Amino acid sequence: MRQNPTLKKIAEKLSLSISTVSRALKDHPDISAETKKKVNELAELIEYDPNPYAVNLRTHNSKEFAVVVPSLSNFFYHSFISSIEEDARIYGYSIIIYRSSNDPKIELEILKNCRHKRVSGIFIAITSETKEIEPFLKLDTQGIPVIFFDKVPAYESCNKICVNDAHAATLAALEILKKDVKRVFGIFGDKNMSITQVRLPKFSEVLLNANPDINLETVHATSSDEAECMTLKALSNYKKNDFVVFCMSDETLAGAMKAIQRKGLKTPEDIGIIAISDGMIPKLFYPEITYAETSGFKLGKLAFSRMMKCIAGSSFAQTIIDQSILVKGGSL
Amino acid sequence: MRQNPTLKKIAEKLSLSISTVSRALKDHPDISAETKKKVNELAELIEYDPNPYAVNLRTHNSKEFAVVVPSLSNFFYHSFISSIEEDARIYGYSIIIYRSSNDPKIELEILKNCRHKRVSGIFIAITSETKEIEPFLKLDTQGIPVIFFDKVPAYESCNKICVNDAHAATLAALEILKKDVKRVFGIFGDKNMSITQVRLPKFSEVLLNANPDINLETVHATSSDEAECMTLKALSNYKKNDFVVFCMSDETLAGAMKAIQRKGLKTPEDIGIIAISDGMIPKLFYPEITYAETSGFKLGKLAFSRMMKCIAGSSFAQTIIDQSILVKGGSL
DNA sequence: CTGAAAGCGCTTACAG
DNA sequence: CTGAAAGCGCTTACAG
Repeated sequence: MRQNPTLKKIAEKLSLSISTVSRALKDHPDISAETKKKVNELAELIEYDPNPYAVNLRTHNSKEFAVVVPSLSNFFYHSFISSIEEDARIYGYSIIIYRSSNDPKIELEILKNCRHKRVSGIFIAITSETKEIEPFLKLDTQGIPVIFFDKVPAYESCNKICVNDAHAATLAALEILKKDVKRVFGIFGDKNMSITQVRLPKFSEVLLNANPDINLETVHATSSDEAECMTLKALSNYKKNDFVVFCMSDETLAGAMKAIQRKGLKTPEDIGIIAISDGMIPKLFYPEITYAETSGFKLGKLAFSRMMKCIAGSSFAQTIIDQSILVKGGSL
Repeated sequence: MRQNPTLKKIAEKLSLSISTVSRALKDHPDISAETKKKVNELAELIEYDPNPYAVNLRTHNSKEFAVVVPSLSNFFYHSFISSIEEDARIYGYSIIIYRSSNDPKIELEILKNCRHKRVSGIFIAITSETKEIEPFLKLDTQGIPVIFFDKVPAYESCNKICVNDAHAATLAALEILKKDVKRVFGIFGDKNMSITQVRLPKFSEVLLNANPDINLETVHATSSDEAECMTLKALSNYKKNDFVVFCMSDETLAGAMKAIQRKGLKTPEDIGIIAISDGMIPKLFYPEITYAETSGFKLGKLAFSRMMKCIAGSSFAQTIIDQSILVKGGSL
């Protein structure tokens, strides 16, 4: 393994001290223009780059951000990661990916790992089972900013970036109300998930307050397959054009669409459908599915910019809510 | 920022030397059982964990793998990353994600970054424009194993893990031949992509060798939207049940399905469709789309195990080909 | 069985 | 404007 160029090597070749070379490279005002030029030229030539481990040992700045998510097979998190990666490149940070598998024990281990690696900051969507948030707060006090996103804890005083679940649910409900609909079938995710706990009551509230006569049936599905089964069951007493399906997530949407296709129904003629989604799955169908957007990409941008402020020393905690927008397809 | 526990702290509390503590912690045979016990207990108590930067500075082992892909909005790469992440956890490695945006310049920069970070190894799917592979080989000689996957260079002597494109194309062609079909519309990706250059000729060869009377039309689409347009055009002189669409990728499949839905056609009654895919998109439709599987997950497992062998000292290069299997849906 | 010492490659107060 | 020196936290030959 060829040795990488070091400060020492440059210093020797130029008959300077290591300190001077180090300073020249960081454009320290003490160093003469001439020396700087010499040093930089040689550094360029031999492709010098500081050993990040040595730098970190001194400065405690790893230039690495961790992104922790419950699952990697999720379109929303992908856009988030993609978005963060984009910004990180620009600022010279790397992104380390961790998956908690929705297991608080693994999550805790990951946190420990992040601490030992002295990452510069953590972006995390917590598991639906996470109860204790002390470990997260502890990291914050140790100088590792923690930005919660999407799945965030209830605790007030921490940095949270979330989609406006209530707003998204409201947009979807209002869109449904524009149609003359008697029956709404709402498919929601796991009861334990914080997003379910916001989206379900808000959706019901908006819908039923505006029109108490609507026959609203809600179910909880923990997988696409389950959502498909439940939709099929609901469709057993189907009446043409009298029925709207609402899906609170891509996962439930995938299941519902499978059931609708299985029954040979067409949207929007035979049945209406609307979802809350990041947008990938809605665009696979024709007509495209109308959805209230929760954009992982936008959330990533917001989270990253909040992170940079924390790194720069902003100490107060802040909750940032990304408003949702309605993207019209032709499915309703 | 609270100070992390160090060897020094343990040594002081126990009135031992740092060397002894270090050895005790790694179960060195020289150290007495009694001392080991004392040290380990205290280490446990104060949650000692070695500073990875200090360790790396000495040992040059970062325990980090880099994964470099052209794009992060790609289901295949997600499964690959997910698969690698799973194994990495077990072995105590972290995964750093890089996206080249299919730009060889960015790719080169990433490579440089990996070298400076002294990552333990690199998994990379190169860009379709990558011409020079010397930089990759150089890393290998510097002791950083490089495992190419999916998009691999033509150069012989390097570690490559790929799906068997020829095999997948063959499986799809054979499946089409089972039906009595006159007309096949094949949608392929960018001409520059290595996978296109294998899948297209093989598919044509198998199909036409078996049945020269088949009217095979092939097109290249660089996006879903383009694939949709091209499919719509092909469908303009559509005759019921006389037509099979073959899509070489998820991207083209998404476009083709959009066109088929737009025309109000049903699979397989009105039109047959078959693809090469990782499996996510085919399963969104009913009937599910028949596809020759190229599994990012399986590829990840193979790549990781090859990586561990390289780390362990295996120096010869090896090309591993993952065979494809046909997953039957009902779309053909 | 244990310890003193050198060194990994850098940064930065201190001195001149 | 430049340099000698200490130190970040660890590992490991060397000595006893």
